[in-house]
This record gives sequence, structure tokens and C-alpha cells, in this order.
Amino acid sequence: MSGPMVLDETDERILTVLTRNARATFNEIGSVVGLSAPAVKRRVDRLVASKAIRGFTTVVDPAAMGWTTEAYVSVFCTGVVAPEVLARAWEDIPEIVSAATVTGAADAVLRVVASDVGHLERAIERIRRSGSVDHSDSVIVLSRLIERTGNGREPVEPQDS
Amino acid sequence: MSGPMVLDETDERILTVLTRNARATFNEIGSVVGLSAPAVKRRVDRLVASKAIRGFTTVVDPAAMGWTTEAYVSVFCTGVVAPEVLARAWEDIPEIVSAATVTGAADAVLRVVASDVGHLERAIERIRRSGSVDHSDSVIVLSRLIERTGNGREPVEPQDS
DNA sequence: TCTGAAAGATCAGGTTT
DNA sequence: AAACCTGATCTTTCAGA
Repeated sequence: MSGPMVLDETDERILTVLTRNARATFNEIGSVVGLSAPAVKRRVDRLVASKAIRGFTTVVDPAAMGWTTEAYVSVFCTGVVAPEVLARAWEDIPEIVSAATVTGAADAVLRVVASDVGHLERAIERIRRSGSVDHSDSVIVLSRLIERTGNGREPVEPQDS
Repeated sequence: MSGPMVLDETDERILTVLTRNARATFNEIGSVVGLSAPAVKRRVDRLVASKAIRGFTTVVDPAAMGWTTEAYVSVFCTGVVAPEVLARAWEDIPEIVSAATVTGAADAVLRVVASDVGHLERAIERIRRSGSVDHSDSVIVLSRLIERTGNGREPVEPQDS
């Protein structure tokens, strides 16, 4: 589909702008990075095609959606399990916001978001029922302190249009 | 600044569209939710003003940015520490992608992203130096299995325009 | 020097805001 | 009505034959 993923400095600056505001116009981006709008569009299209950009999304206040309960779940499996097997077992559980295999005693750490404690309990039960889980250990989130996008860059508060 | 945050079903459907693609036009959103473009714009503006929408952002492949090393860090503090104090102590450490106080033995769980193991080590040292941390326990991520936005809705792969 | 690929600028038309 | 998106076309640069 497309070649390797080589980002020059202009690409990174475009990503910085788009990370702060995914709805920035090509003109706005161009005036920051010093390019014309069509030139910016070509680069953005290329970043999308090369999968460097995974998508454009909106950060919604979880409280506004009624998703107020959250937990970190450490999962311990029986025997050796391939990461791909775990990914396939869990990808259909929408309450799982992130999952990763880790070093240490646990095999994987999941982050689970639910509407209330009952909902959370059902989600964790479903996780434990999924293949080769021996046991799990959950801690419930009390306060969210920091929540960023993962590039050291946060979305910026939208301005009035 | 603005009234309370009351979302009707149309608002939620607008948020669903914008979560899947933050660059959707008002027309596209309108054709999904059955509203005219100006009507959609008024609602989106209201959602932004009421802070139900925190921002629009772009999901970048971390590997493309060279941020390939990641860890979960459990932090144990001495004595009782207010969440706001922790938030203030850590907000200036950009490697921290998320942080939350939790139930259980640990006081907080952080997720830290860095460019390599050395960078990760320096970030963790900085965290441990920040006020009232007694000790910490880190596990390093081996494979990322799932990564979603946190509303049970993922951004969708952008289409060619 | 010539040629082709890559990257940017300008412009026009249809669309979105 | 004004701003924006986007395809078409033209220019520049640069590497390799």
C-alpha cells in the first residue's frame, strides 16, 4: 500500500498541530509550518496512508457520557499464552480501553471503563471467563489525575469558530 | 460560562460520529443524525462550550514518533496525600500519559511512555523524586494489545478523500 | 545536459461553514 | 457571503544516466 514511515521535521510539526486540534484547517496548519494548504493536505494524506496517523478523534468528558467507573485489572494466565491470542480474546469486550502484556508476575494489564460498579463487575467477569485466565487482580480508580493523548501533547481547548 | 451538561440522544449520536472521526463535516454528521448542518454546528458549539467535548485530537502511531517504550508504574506514598497534590506534582512530567489514584496497596497507578529504556528510567526517577513518594513498582509493556479512546468507541480508519 | 521523480505554489470549481 | 477543500496544472529542485 505504501512505503516505510519516514517522518521529516515538517511532518512532526503537522502532527503536533493536528494532535492539539484535529479539526484545524489545512490553511491553519500551513500557516504554522510554512506551507500552502494543498501541500499540507498532501502530507496529511500521506501520513494517513502510511498509518502514521491512526485516526482523528474527539475527547469527550467521561462524566458527560455517564462512564464514571474505572479499574486497572492485572491478569494472570495459566501456562504460556501468545499476545495475539489475548488480543483476539479481548477485542470484543468494549469496556476494555487498553490492554498490554507486561513484565513481572502478571501476564497483562487492562484498563476497564464502565458506567457503574455493577457494569464493571460484569465486564471483569467476562474477562476472567475468556480463555486461559487463571486469576485477576483489580484496583478501582478513585481520582483521575492526568489524561493525555500519548505523545506528550494534549488536545487544546477548542476556540469558538 | 454555560449551563449544566444535559445531553439528549441526538447529542450522544453526534459525539459518536465525532469520536469516530473528529474531522467529519457538519453535513456528514447531520446526514447521520438527521439534522441540517447549521443545526449540528449549533449543537457541537454547545457541547464544546459546556465542556462535554474536551478537544479534538489525532491518534498517532507511537512507533512513528519513536516512542516505543512504555511502563505501568505503581506508586506508594508516605502518609496521606491529597489527589490534587499528586496531580500538581506530576503534571509537568510529559512522559506521564495517564495517572490515577486507586484502591489497594498502591496509592496511584501511572502510565509512562518514553523513547527508550534510558529515557523511561529517567522519567521514573523524576517521578520518585517528586514529593512524598515512598517507593514504586514498575512493569514494562511487552506488547500493546488494545488501545481505544475510552468511550467504547474507537476512531475509524480515515478514508481517502 | 537531459530526464524523471518529488515537493511546493497557484488557481478554479464546488462544498462547507 | 466568506472560508474551505481539492483536483489540475505549472515551477523548482535534485539525482542519476
